[in-house]
Amino acid sequence: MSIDREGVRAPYLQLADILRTRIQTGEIPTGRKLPSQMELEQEFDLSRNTIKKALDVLKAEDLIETAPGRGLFVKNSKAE
Amino acid sequence: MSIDREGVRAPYLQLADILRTRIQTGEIPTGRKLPSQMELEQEFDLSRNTIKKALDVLKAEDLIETAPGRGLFVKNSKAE
DNA sequence: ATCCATTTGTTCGTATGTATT
DNA sequence: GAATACATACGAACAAATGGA
Repeated sequence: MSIDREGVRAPYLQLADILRTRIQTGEIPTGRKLPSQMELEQEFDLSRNTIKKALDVLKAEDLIETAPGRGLFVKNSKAE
Repeated sequence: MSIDREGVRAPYLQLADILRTRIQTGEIPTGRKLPSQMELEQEFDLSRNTIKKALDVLKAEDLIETAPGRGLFVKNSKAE
């Protein structure tokens, strides 16, 4: 899965979609760590700001939480 | 019991939790010595700085006291 | 008293990772 | 993208207290 820079949907929303899918399908289970922001930068070739914007979306959806100095963690892999 | 390095909770807090439980359950009674910092390093595979940080937490909770050159001691095994 | 081993206390440097501006 | 701040962890070094031989 990659980002379509020419698409209508903003890249940060595309990234949020991709990560949301990984979480909701259980590909990354609750409590597990997500790739670091730097790894996401490389994987999707997006700037840090864009990564952060996507993560903010997932945080607002209560799907992930961030732990300063530790990483990104899946909060709810399924709706409950 | 061991430390989950991938967990959301920082290792030093996990260690504090583990030791707090051992104390509060009476597994290590009041006045008894805890394993030395070096032994804790080996048991949990953490650096001494991290061990120390966990001990600082328990000291702040008045659960243990440290004696330079002697070791770590349980102050209150139960709430009183 | 001297020496040595053990243990805690403290500090510095380095690395990683997130948050903020 | 860049710079700065903060949180966490590791490693290393040295000091100081203690206790045994």
